[in-house]
Amino acid sequence: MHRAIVHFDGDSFFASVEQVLNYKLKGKPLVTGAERGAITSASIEAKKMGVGRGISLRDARKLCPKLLVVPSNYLAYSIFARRMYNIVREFTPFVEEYSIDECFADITGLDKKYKKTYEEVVLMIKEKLEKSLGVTFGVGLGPNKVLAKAASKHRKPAGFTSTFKENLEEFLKNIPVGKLWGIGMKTAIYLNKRGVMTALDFAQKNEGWLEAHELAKPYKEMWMELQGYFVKDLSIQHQIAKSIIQSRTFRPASSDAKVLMMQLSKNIQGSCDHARRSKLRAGRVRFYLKTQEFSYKGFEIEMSVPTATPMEILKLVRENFDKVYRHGVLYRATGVCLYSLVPEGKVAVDLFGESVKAQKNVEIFQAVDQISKKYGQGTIFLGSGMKVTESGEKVLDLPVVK
DNA sequence: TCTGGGGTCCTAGGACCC
DNA sequence: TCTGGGGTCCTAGGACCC
Repeated sequence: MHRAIVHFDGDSFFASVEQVLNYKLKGKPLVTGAERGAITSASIEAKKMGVGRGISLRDARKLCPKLLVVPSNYLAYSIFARRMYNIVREFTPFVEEYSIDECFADITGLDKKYKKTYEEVVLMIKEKLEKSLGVTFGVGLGPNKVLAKAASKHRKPAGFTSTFKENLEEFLKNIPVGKLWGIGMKTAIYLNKRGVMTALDFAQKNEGWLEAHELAKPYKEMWMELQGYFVKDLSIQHQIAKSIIQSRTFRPASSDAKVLMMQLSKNIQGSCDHARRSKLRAGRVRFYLKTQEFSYKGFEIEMSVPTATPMEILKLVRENFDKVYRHGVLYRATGVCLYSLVPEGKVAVDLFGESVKAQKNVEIFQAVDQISKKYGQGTIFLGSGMKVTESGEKVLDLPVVK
């Protein structure tokens, strides 16, 4: 028996949530992203006028002089996302929280339970979502995630496509291979060069062709699913984060080791803040520099005891900085990634007192977190987060508040 | 597209071992 | 040691996603 997998995709999700929360925005061309000066989401009305992600705010205003621009409110969007997952979970426990505006659900067997067709079941869930949230959804139904996801894009906004009912060849023929979930620009170019232009072209290749072209596992899985097999499982259990990253681009680009260390120090603080808020400790830390040419060079450090305290990490990053830094190379960004994350209660005690030392630092940073809570984040900085002026004086490098 | 930020997954190839 | 072959483990980085 085949499976029935659904993909729900909120239409213009961020902008739609803004319109639900503020009736004055309803029906108007609107974009979010004011805080960074770029569009993160455009309302359906704005999209109709050609405004969307990837165009500048200036061009957007030219296209649409009445455009409203609001800052992003991720807390609100994540609350709506949670409501979305929970509504779908009223119908099935098998829900994958794929992203802030999307989820997959396995509804296999619900046709019998409700004595309806799968299409009717999906429309019932869709209606409940739209009524409860005030946001419309593009919805796709199919035998697996790849086809369900392709289907949800098919009739946006507010549309529903069931690949069980479509002429599959016709459906796949109209999807450029690069638009498939999991095929990015590199692979699209690679495939196009070999005459594979559409999803159908790809689906119709045989296994020998895939092997001859050394396509890796994810592409093979996608190829299987285009033919209707169920390969990619839903990940339904709410898993803890595998990594916490903080990276920041700075202008102008710099090759000054001091500037880079200062940026890394901020990345360390930010990622550690995040980890402590999530009650996680990192067993490994990687730091990296990103060059002007968009290549990365990083170094990984294993912690003797999992930690989320910036001082320990900063020390290790400093010690290993020269392993990645090349004199005279221009860098545009730095980043720090914490992984091998473990819940804070589960940090093993070692024999040499490292845990005891680490615990002291934890206490210090708990105090810091308290102060941050009370007086706002960034009240306390590590000394290395300060800027060294030309005269050698240390000053706080505060974020610019507009 | 002159390119932000936070994530996941996969794999080539080096390190290490017998 | 100048010299095989094979297996496993791991990490740095690539590709992709929203």
